[in-house]
Amino acid sequence: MERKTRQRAAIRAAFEAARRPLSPAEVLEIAQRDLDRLGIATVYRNLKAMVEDGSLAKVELPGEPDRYELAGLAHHHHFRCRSCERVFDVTGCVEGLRNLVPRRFRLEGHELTLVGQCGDCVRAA
Amino acid sequence: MERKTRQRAAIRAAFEAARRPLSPAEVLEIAQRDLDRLGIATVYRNLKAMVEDGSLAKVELPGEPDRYELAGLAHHHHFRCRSCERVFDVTGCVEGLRNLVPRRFRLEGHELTLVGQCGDCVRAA
DNA sequence: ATAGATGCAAAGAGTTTGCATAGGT
DNA sequence: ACCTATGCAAACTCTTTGCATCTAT
Repeated sequence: MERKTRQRAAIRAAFEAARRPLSPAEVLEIAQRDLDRLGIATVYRNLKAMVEDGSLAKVELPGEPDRYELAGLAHHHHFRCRSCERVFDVTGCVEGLRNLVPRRFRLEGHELTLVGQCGDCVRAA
Repeated sequence: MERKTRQRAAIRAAFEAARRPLSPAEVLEIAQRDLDRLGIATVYRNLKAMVEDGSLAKVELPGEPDRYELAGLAHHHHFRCRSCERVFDVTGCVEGLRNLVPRRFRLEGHELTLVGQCGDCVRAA
């Protein structure tokens, strides 16, 4: 992906406007508001290329389709609200990870998802 | 699923032999060693029924297809090998979870997935 | 004998790929 | 003008569903 295309600009703009992790379908929907001829294959190709060139990060949540967010954030995890299904970034990390790893296994990374209710939904309940 | 069929017995036996979370395709492969006429649709139907009756638990990992394991295990997490794609249970948990939660959010649960290489793949490398 | 479970194939949903062509350089 | 990136449609993968048949009770 060497050229600056309007498709790619619309995809990047979608993330800047949303400020939260987006699925490919959400990216298509948002970017099509500006570029109605945009095809889903182009979205997939650009998401893949943007992850490879480091401008996007893939957000994988248990039991959910992959989402993507703008890269450059510090190490963080995610909190998924069971009520509104929104996903939030949480900063910081936990301790004791290495103690969990079986002998001879090599730990290279980890993913943590917190689940519960976000502030808005706690207040509404 | 009220009847005792040989298909269902073979599926249950696959989990008892594997002792780790299995994907539908893995279940099919293992159970077909005993029952070669077993179809993938039957595997899916039985997995779904066994989750509903409480004999299996669904294991959802970030970016991975759903896997299943025998129910009734104590609180635990999972380790996914990047080389062979197998998933293993790890016992124990981490500390500091509550510190990550934003103010006013309510933490109800969490899912942790470790990623790396399993003992077999470390040795093979 | 009855009705639930199975096997196969087709249908869906989500993602990737082939190919002719628009469009960025 | 060149050649990359796009749009469309077909191909793929994973999962579910329809239906005739098998089989546990």
